[in-house]
Amino acid sequence: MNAMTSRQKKALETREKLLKVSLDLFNKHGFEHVSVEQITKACQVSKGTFYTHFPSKYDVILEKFKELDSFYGSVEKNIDRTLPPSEKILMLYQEQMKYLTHVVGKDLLRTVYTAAMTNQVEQDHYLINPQRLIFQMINAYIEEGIQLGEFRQDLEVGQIQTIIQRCMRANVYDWLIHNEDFDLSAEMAQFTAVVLDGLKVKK
Amino acid sequence: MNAMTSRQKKALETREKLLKVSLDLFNKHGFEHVSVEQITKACQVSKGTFYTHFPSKYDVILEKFKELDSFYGSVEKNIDRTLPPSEKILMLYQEQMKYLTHVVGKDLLRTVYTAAMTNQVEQDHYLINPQRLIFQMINAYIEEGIQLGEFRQDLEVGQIQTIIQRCMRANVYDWLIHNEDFDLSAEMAQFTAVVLDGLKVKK
DNA sequence: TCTATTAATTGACCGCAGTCATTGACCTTA
DNA sequence: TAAGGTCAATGACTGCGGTCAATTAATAGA
Repeated sequence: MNAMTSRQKKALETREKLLKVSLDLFNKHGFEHVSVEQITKACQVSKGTFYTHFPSKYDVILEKFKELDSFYGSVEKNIDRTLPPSEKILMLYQEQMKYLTHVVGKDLLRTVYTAAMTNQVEQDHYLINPQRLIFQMINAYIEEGIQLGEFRQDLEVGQIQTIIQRCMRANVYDWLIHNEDFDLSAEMAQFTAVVLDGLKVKK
Repeated sequence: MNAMTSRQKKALETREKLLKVSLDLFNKHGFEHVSVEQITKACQVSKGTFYTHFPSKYDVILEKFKELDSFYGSVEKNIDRTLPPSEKILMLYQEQMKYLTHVVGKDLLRTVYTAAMTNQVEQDHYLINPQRLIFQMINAYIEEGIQLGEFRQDLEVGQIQTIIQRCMRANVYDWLIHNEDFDLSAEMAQFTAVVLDGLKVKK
């Protein structure tokens, strides 16, 4: 079943070493300033080996970025169930922005946002893959919001979700193109508050 | 005054030829599939010459993109002055999106949005340069909207402007990362309507 | 145990963006 | 008009991401 031949074990070790060393070097010197040869030299393997384990230099990043989704699960538990859905969404984004700022970092996120535009072969990018946990969570909050009469009923759940997620990306993108003085969490809070306001039922 | 030595004239001719041929080739084969050597061969100059006239392959695109600003001026004249400011903003964006979709195109715009993230040397990217005409225009509409009591007064003009422009970029970015079935004008209209709603005074 | 198959690994190689020391035509000025 | 300076133009060169035919070693089957 889970039996692994020694060959597979070796291969997995190589892969994991490449992954770890890559991310370390990216963190230390920045994605653009680390070459694949540097990585493979540090791992004492050949350049070609890197490409048997990863389709491209960028895909190493994506692996890290995908961890974000397991992070969402842990956030959800800490959100007070009695809050109005719009507040829950705000809180979820607050945590996400902290994670992006402090764990993922501008440099790596930039490569993800760049690749989303560039690597358009066949399918859409992971960034907008509806399978992602974050999409399910936001969806649930929106449905709750509609049922409780907090959100407008003239828009589909899917439409509202698209708007909210697009706002999130908007703030991240603007964070990435501004050089300094841009507090992602703060900007996100203000921005999202306004948009959620536009989505709420008029009092 | 405007006198040009024959040398300068020659240089300008070279530059203009490079510009035109570049854009033609980009249009025909896509930015990524055109090499600088192809361009310079078609112009019968050396590779180095390209780089005396443009800092990078990408900067050719930026030149084209900047024409967008002169386009705004012509749009403004066609907007009914008696419309509420929020409608004016909507109309301005409608025209802009048409221009981006049909004149600039996805491929070239993608390079602009990519470069905005990558080429962060010294200063912020042209995309968010407050000198741009579009910023002045939006600002004027917002001020008008505040004075007429259409927009909230608890936010600064600058804050509102940031939000609105960020929404615009959000839609463009999402257009760029979606493969198909994305009508930029339509998406922008729906999205902006919701956000403007959040910016309006509660009735 | 010997052989055929499979799969990880290798590194020379390609194409391309961008660099830079050198050249020489043109321009200035004395 | 001759000397010195300027600057557009050149193309060989560098560095990097990515490819691929060949190599090597583990594994499955006889």
